Amino acid sequence: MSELTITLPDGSTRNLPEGATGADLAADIGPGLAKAALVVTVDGDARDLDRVLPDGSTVSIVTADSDDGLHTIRHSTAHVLAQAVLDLWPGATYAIGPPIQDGFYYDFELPGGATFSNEDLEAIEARMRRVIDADQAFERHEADADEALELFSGHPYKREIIEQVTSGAATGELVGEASIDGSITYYRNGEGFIDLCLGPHVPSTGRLGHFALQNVAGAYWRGDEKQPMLQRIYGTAWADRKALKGHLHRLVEAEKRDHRRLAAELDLVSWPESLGPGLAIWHPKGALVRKLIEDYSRDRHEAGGYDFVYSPHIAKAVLWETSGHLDFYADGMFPPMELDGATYYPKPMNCPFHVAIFQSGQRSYRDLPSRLFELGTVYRYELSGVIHGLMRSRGFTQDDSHIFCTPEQVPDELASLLEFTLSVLRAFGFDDFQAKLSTRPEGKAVGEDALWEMATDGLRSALESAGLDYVVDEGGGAFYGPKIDVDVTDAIGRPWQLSTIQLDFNLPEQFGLEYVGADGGRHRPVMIHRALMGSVERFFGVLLEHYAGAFPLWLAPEQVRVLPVAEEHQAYAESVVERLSAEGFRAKLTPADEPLGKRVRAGKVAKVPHVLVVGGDDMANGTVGDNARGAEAPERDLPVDEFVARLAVAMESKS
RNA sequence: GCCCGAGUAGCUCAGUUGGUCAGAGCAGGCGCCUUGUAAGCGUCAGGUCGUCGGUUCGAAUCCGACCUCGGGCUCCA
Repeated sequence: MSELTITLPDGSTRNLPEGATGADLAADIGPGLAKAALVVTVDGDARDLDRVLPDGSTVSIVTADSDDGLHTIRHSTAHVLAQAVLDLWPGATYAIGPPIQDGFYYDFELPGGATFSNEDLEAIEARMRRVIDADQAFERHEADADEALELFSGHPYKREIIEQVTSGAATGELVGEASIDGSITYYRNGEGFIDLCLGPHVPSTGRLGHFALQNVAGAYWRGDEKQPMLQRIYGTAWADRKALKGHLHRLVEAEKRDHRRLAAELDLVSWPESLGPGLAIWHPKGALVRKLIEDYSRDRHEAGGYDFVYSPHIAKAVLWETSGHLDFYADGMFPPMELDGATYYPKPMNCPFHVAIFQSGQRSYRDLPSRLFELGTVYRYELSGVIHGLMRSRGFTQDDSHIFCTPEQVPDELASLLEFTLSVLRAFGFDDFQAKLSTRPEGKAVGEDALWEMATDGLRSALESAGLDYVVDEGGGAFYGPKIDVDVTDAIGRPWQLSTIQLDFNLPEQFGLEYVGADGGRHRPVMIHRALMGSVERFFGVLLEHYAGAFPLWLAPEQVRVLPVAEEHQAYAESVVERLSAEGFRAKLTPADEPLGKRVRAGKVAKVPHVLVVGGDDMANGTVGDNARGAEAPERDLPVDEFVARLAVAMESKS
């Protein structure tokens, strides 16, 4: 009997009888692995465990410990979801159901345009559990296009996928739905459930079970708003009960950090209905934190060679015609208003104003680079369904700058700009960055090829010299120039896109910008749009969630709260507050007309960094008792001088 | 904008099948208590039950429209 030679990921080899499968290989390695195996990768391609291994291949056993394994569990769970829905709703049809971050979804269309309710989710979940308990095997089958169209005759979305795939026209998420090597693959399990699918799947439904259905949503077929709206069910699935519980717990924790909740609890910001959707008002404490953020931003920009400018909130249509906004951005703008026979628009961006400032006089190469900076409030007509607290609103303030420079200055300018960006973000407690470089799009783009190349190289070398991880989005740039976007990762691992650095070869053309070069001739400057926080409001929201409302000392609206133990300690407490205020700290006193425990609790709930308790001992010795936020127990008998010195250190380090 | 869901006091929520269902806790005001570390006691005040319309003898409760919010989709040159 001939043998197969299989190479394992560690480089060792194993011999197995011809016809051996991935499951056989796992069993040959050990019973534990055989039990844990979900799929295998053969020369890097994921396959079902029961498929025969080719001789000479490199095979790796995939278990739930790996991303591939979890991906498979989620994908297979999505199949079971579809099976349950098709069982429960005769006449329902299904579209696609891929694994996603932490889970999966599946899109359906119910007969008569019916929709799912939350109660339905419970019934579906129960049905899914029955399928899982039945431990049905996932069987892989192949068919040619005609057979496949016949098999899925009652399912138009599946047929559309088959037609797309067999014609080679499949794109994006459809590619993963079926084989494109000339045949269609599908999976069968249970009595008659089949689903078009490239696979692989776990061996049987019994390997699943640690899942939860989460919510129902509408989703356009193929993500196109002109296509029918399907009913999407989202779920999460994990390798074991503990991982599922952990995930559900993280969701609860993330909800506790929700900036809208914290904004209300900490009395920072609110959104009264009377203002309109996407429009916030800033209460004193929120405004104080915002001011500290803005002050820091201004200080850094001042030190960084920026010139401060201001511009109005509205301007005549002609400005937006010249800039091109009315051509390509009109849908995102607030509607115009007529005044004295002219048409005015609220500004969706600051750039045309900064261009106008550049144009206000003749510029020489000696004036460049010119870095104009403004905390500019813009108004955008965001669709009602996308508005989300401070994260996506209709009025927000960009920490916006437009840098006008010569083409030759671009590389150096970009390098220092990226350093500057990261340095500012680090000051706010972010140290995990991920960047994206977007290059020239296919088709129409403005600007010379050489300019694109130089600018893109400049962005790339800036990323590399900053030592930043980045991905390249080929062709992802705007028509007017390449860009870098910088994401930060927050305290619970979520990415937020904050900074953007964009080259613009278009606006200088549109406005006919010029500077006089050393040669006495007129030249066109290059423009760089950049924002570090992006939107101050959104940045505040991200910080609020990042810190879970517990702002570091330098940003805390109330830094110290002083509590006299009893009324007789009031005067001493006042003297401590006065001392702290004189040192430049934000300190307040809560008098002894409530029990101490209640006042301590109130201070902790308000997330004040230091709650000081002062009583008779302290009065005699010039000390305080410090309840530092996050500390297990109070620190008694701390001399005021020592406390002040510690605060100063923490302020300096922004910790 | 589209799909689904939700709106009861400043906040968190309870209100059975339409009929003492306008309630609780916290927060707030006042009084008592004078407190050494995460909720002292009492008392008062508050709401057009998102808005408008409809069904009904009677609507927080049922129906419709709208508004706002939430989860998604689309969008974010």
